[in-house]
Amino acid sequence: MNIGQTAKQTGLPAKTIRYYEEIDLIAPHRDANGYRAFSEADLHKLTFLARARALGFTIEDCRTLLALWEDTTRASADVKRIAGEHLATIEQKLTELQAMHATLSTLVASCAGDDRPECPILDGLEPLT
Amino acid sequence: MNIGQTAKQTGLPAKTIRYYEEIDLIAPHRDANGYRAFSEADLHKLTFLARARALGFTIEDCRTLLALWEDTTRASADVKRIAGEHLATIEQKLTELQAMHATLSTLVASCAGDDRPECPILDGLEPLT
DNA sequence: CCTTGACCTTCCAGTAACAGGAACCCCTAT
DNA sequence: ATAGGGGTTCCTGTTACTGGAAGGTCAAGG
Repeated sequence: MNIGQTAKQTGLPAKTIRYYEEIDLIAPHRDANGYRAFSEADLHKLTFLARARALGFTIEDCRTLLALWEDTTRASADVKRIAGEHLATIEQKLTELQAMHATLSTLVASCAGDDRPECPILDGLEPLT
Repeated sequence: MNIGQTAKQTGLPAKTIRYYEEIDLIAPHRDANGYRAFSEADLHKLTFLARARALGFTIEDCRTLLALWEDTTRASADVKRIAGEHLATIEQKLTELQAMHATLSTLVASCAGDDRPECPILDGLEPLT
């Protein structure tokens, strides 16, 4: 299967698939004309990668997860550790974003948003002398 | 004031301050020896920038906000629009992160995390045939 | 006077994960 | 023969810095 069709099936842009090959996440065969030829296994991997990336795992996490996925003798603890660390990262980002949201939404709500210059948003960014 | 002291006062790394000068967010004077000399106004701006960045505004947003901040004839609507758009971005990221968190925490909770290979996390990333 | 150490300077490279675009090849249909 | 819609590689740019090398400056101590 060519890259265009593979992109459709996996939902990944062709550019991304080429990039994944470049960084050795996948290694599709080549046809005589130089076109990439994706196997079922390649599709499988790409779909796996697409899901892991959608869950926010880094590429390096994905590399490790992919290796564990293919190693049927893995210990689930290894997978759980990676996922757990990522979960902690997500939780931290959530906390930060929620704090930003609280502050910013208060500021935005308090701003008239008209043609006058008075602006509580800028005031909120102003150094408290 | 030299850059080291300025860094302490603003909480920004010296590297970051140099970078802000490079992209023309600030323009401190130079002493005869070539050292940057930060004025009170520079400190003010840097603190403003630090707060805006902490709220997640992009550098380009900061550039605009800084210009509005210094323009006493601004319309608060201009500020509110930028902040509102950023708020929407934050809300979208929050939604995405919450979805990731829900999925991933379920998967992590269901994984034994021992030395056996069975792993619901990997299963969850597996393409549904 | 010399050295040591803490500053400061510029410049170059690298980060994460691609996206955009140029220049060019391949295949099929008209 | 040509037009189009694939495909290929290679190079650059993105965001907001961070790390490090090579070297200038300054105050204090021996």
